[in-house]
Amino acid sequence: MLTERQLLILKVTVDDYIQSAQPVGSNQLSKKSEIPFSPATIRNEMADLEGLGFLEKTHTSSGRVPSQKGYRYYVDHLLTPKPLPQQDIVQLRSIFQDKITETEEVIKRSAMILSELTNYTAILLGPDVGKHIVKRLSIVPLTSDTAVAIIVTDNGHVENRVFNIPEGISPSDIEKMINILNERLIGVPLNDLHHRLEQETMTILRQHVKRYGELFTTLRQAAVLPHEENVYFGGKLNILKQPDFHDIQKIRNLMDVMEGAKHIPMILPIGTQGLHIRIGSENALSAMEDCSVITVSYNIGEEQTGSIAIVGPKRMDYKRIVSMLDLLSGDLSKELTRMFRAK
Amino acid sequence: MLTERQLLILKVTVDDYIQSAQPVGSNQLSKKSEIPFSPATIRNEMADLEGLGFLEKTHTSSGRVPSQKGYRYYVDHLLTPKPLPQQDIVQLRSIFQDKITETEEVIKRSAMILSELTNYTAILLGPDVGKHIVKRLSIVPLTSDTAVAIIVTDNGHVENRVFNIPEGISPSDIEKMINILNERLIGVPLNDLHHRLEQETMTILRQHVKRYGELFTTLRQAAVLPHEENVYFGGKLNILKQPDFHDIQKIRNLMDVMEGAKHIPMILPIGTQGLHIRIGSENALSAMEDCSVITVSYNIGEEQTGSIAIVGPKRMDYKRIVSMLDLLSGDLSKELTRMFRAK
DNA sequence: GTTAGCACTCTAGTACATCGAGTGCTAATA
DNA sequence: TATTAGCACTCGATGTACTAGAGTGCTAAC
Repeated sequence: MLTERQLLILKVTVDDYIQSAQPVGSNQLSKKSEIPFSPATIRNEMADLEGLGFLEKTHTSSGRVPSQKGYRYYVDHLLTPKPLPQQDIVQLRSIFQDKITETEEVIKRSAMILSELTNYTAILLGPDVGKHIVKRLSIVPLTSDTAVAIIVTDNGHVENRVFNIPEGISPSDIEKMINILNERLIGVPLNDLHHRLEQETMTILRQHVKRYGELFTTLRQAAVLPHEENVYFGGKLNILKQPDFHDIQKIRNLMDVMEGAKHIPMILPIGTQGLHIRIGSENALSAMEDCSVITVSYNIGEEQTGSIAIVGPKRMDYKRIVSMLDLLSGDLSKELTRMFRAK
Repeated sequence: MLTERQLLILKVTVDDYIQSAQPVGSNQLSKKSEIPFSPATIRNEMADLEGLGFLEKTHTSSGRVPSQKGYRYYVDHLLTPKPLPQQDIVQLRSIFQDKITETEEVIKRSAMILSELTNYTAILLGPDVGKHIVKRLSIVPLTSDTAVAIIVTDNGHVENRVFNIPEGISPSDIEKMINILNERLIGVPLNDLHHRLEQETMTILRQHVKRYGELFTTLRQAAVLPHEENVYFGGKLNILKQPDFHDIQKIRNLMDVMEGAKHIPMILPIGTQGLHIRIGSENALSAMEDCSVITVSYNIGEEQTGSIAIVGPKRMDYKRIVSMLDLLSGDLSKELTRMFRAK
């Protein structure tokens, strides 16, 4: 078990390193007002902390740097969330200042402002599109053989897809079909759309529409929604601002990960509640072993949830980010639920 | 005027430097089969070329590197477009392999494949959205006081905006309004929409719809289209792959430029026809002084035009890129015109 | 238990020698 | 006269040596 003094020294060391990005030496520490001990004492304690795996040296005679375990301990036991400066609160609240009416807009904006405020990268995951329910289906013919299918959902999101009209289908067939679909499918969540489309409308369509088969197939394709669409980034380039990343190769790996949508689920696990911090190699992706990721979830109404993630160097300002995410996730939940309730 | 031999040496020097990214020396050149002269002769010629401003040295006893003027001359007079390898052609044509029905999809895909093929950054500017004509307007109520306005255009593009319904407007008012708008505004290009909205529908609306004023204002706001939306990037991160960019600060400036939509018009001047190459400081933006940009326009039908740009280091493989852009702009024009004609 | 003192270690910076690729110039050659 | 071989020279890159400084571990004194 660590002594009080060791805790103090660990905390101050991590704080200092987070702030300066330089290895922390005993002399330096002894100058701080919180630390009333002599450099020698500090050296002894630091040596112990190193032995226990909380600190490391970059070379034999250098100052100390927190190890992954050190950060972990700091985050778990030493993090005293400090109140955000008024300035930050104002900025964060400015996300909601204009009356924005679209969920998507609010989320985009959050990503932007969060990244500007933190100088790290913000990733926001919108609520599961599949839970939104259909408000209206329509098909607008464009040419003799193409049309665009449009699905409007309850949150104002509009999905659209152009498709080819199979030969021999008349405009009146399409008319009939869209009427039937609207009758049957309004109120259905997007997730169930596919299923319900087959179950409920197939037989009815067969009775009313000639050559329903082909038309149905095309439409079914159009109804397959892209499921990655609700990821929003802010400050992808902020990594370049961090002095911790000087190696172009590492930057490239990291950027590759962020660029490729397929990695998102590994950065930002879906469905976890509350605030989580993953440090260095605790992250699933090896490209992120020099990063820390703080995630927090937010809610819309009672069911739908989204997540916010901040990606920065391990030497991240945990205190500040945690406070910010706490505030924002609360605000976001409140605001979006309000927008959602109105329906 | 340059002698034949000087032309040859300039060309081979630029070619070699483009390929190797290393300053080119006289010995190295003399080993090439195209160059039957001794190193000493080459040195003399290179000294002349340097005097004329086509080549430069990085330091007194280094090999030579093309100057901006050198690249310019090379591009203007020495560029022998070599036929693309079959491989590249196949890849480029694969853009059109699946029957894609949306202009936007094709353009996005072009950006992606072009960047993969070149290892540079591709920027594609879609045809002016303003020229598309309205196919259908609709308003879908979401809640008691919000609705989403939808505009479908002839190319299958769907614009949508959520707006607040002013108090005291009844659903039947909206119904009436949307009918009037559809009657009057179908076939109008988006560019004229704003204008026509005021000119033609205002008086009629006034007669039929109570409190048309507020509703009209809201709708007008919704009809203002975002005009930057049709810029697509491919391979933004490819800059990181170029050995020419080792300075993180420069990379940051460059990325900032690309991130900020406001700079796009300066990278990619709208409305110019044909192929253009801008080298180094010929670019408008100082962040791009180490880059070359090759742009080419393409057409849809007779009027609408878009542009393609490739951004790479000055030491760009001009030959190859020019051939690729030539091919692609042709294909894109043909294919999109075909899609457009069908209407 | 704490700390002053000291020998020790390692990095970063500077100075200096060496190597090699490249140059410019001159004189010899075709 | 145009070309080229030869040579002295330049300069970056590399490697070695030395120094200053910040930091450490350990011991002995407080």
